[in-house]
Amino acid sequence: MAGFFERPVVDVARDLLGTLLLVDGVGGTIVETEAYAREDPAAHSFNGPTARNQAMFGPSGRAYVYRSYGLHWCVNMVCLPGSAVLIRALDPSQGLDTMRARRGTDDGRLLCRGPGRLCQALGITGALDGADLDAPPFELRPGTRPGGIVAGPRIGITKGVNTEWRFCVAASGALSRPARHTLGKGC
DNA sequence: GAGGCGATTGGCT
DNA sequence: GCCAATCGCCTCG
Repeated sequence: MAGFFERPVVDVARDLLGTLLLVDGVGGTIVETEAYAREDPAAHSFNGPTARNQAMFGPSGRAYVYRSYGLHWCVNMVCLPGSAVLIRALDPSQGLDTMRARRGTDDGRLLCRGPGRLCQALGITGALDGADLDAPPFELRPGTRPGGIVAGPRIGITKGVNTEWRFCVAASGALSRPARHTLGKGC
C-alpha cells in the first residue's frame, strides 16, 4: 500500500471502495467514504493543526480517530498533510459475532452502517489515533474496484455542502444513507 | 475560565 | 421526522 495515500484525497477516497478493512481480523469491505482536503472549510484541518487533528498533519497512511458529538468515534485515513478520507460504511464480512456483540444487535445490516457504528463494531477508539494502517491491529487488503460507484454531497456537515466528495457503491445495502448523484463515465 | 458546537445515533411521535 | 444525549475541542474574553 506504499504510496497509495500520497495522492489527491478525492482519488484515494474513490479508490478505497472495495478495499477490505480489518481491525484484529474483524471488519469488512469499504462501501462508503468521504474526502476532506486541506483547503476545505468542512475539514477539521481547515484552521491548521490543533490537539485533536494533529494526526491529519502527520505521516500519510495513518489513522485519524476523533470523537463525534461527545459519544461516537469516527475513523479517517490520512493522505497528504491536512487531508484525510472518512470511512462511513463497511459491508461486514469478518468477525460477525464479535461485531454483533460489540454493537449489541443481531441486525447484520446495522453493524457497520455509519461512521460511529463501524468504529464500535471494529473496536476503534481514540487509542488508535495516529496508528499505522499498514500494521496490526489494522489490515488493509485492496480489492477490485466495484462497479456502480456514485458521488454526492457529504453528509452531516454545514460547510462545503456543495462539494460532491462522498463516494459509495450505489448497489450496496450497507450504506449509511442512500446514494443520490451518479458519477460520469470512467468511474 | 466559560460557552457554544459538532464529519452521529437511537428512540419516540 | 424530530429531538435529546454527551463531552472534548476551540474561540473568545
